[in-house]
Amino acid sequence: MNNAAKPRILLVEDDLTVQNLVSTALDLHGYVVSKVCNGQAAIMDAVSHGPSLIMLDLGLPDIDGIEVITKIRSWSAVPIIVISARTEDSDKIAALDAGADDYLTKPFSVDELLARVRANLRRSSMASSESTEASTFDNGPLHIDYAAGYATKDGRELSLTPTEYKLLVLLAKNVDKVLTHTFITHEIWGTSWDSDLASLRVFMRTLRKKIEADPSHPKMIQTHMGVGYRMQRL
Amino acid sequence: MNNAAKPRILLVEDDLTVQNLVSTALDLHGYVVSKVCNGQAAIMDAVSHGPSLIMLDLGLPDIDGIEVITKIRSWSAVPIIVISARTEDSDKIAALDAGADDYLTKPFSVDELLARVRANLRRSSMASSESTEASTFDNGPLHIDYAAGYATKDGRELSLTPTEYKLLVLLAKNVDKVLTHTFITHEIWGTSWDSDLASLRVFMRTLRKKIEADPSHPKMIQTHMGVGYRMQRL
DNA sequence: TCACGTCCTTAAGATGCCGTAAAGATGCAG
DNA sequence: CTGCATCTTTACGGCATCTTAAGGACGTGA
Repeated sequence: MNNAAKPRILLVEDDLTVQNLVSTALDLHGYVVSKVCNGQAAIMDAVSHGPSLIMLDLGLPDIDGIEVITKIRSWSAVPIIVISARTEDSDKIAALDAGADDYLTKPFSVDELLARVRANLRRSSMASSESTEASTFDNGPLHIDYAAGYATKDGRELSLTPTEYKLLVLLAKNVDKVLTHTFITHEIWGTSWDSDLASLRVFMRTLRKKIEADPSHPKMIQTHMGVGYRMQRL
Repeated sequence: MNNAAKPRILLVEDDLTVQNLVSTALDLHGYVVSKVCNGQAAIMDAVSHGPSLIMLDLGLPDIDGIEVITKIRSWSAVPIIVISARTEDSDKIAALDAGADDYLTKPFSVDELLARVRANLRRSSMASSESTEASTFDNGPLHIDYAAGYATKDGRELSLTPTEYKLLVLLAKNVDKVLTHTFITHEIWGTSWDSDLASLRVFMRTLRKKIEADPSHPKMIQTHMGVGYRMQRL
């Protein structure tokens, strides 16, 4: 929508200290910030202003944060970064599965926050401009030709098994986004049960061996402990 | 067709909320929009108005969406973008195999929709302006003369059976693209069922014997396990 | 330090797909 | 009707892929 000059960011946070801290930081870096304190106001603002990105605290006084995500996702693909004071993995995972793009756990550094905002804005602008015709994908030495149905690294064709290719495409189509284990297994196997996680790890291993420069220290596919994986733009 | 000033878009959608949302967005961006709610009306409109692009919801009250695609494709090459609430691969594949050009899953962002519309209109205008396809094809020692209807290897004519020739042409017209088993069998036999895959393998064998330097280690036609085949540019 | 959970890595067994040959079916020309 | 070319079907060995299991590395909290 309004990708013009300054991106508008909707900040949903009931803790006023954090709200001021974050909004100041965003403001200083040239973003326009709307601040709201609860879920209802968040949804209202998202509808009326169509922000370029949403930062959402899960612990809201009125509605459960997950529900806010679900509502917004039903009509919009705007990037949502979740902030959570809770350290339990289950919250993050639920949020990501509901459609969140990224998450931050309190306390977090302002630098990290800004980096994630940049990454998510970049990804969403990519997605809306290339979108379809992006029948190809590039990231560092990696190149995927979706239409042709294969991938290359440094120009040489990779011999990927069907599952490896599916997995790679899934990660590529969600660059810079954390994908949960269950999301990935659902996408690849349809119905997933626990033991697919073991398989997923093995496929991760073989895929990394084929696309990473140093498979023991992966840069392209990063693992998020207890949560899932994420392809990083190089 | 009428590629003049404003492209005409036919919107087939029974959910009035979505219909209004989409048609408003398209209208704002300078497209002329026809709205219909069912498959019968869609086909009628496509016949009488000859739209530049069709947006088709798969879940229609009267006819199955796939059937609408097949009907329209029988006489027109107009770009068709499918909209569906279903996320399963099988639906996408069925729609695309039937002749759809692109696929959107609900919920989708308006920006993405517009991007896809632009991309497909551009592509179709490209296709209609180029129009003149090359009447010959060369790849390494292989040479095909489409107009004359025969192929040569190292200058000597190959004696190919009708089916072998069809198969070769199909692969040649999609060089560097992976063609799925079902796509190939559809193209060659029209309607395909399971056992055609066995035949396909046999034809692959005989074709390779005739065009490959070393049929046991094929270079020109590569197999993608569990997916299909692909002709590689040498 | 120890126990615990998560992830990585490897290897072996099970499964399913592919290539291949050969026999049967079909269609057509003489 | 017979012979030939083409296509289809079947069967099986070999191999790519997937799954499963087990051991080790690493970090975290008691």
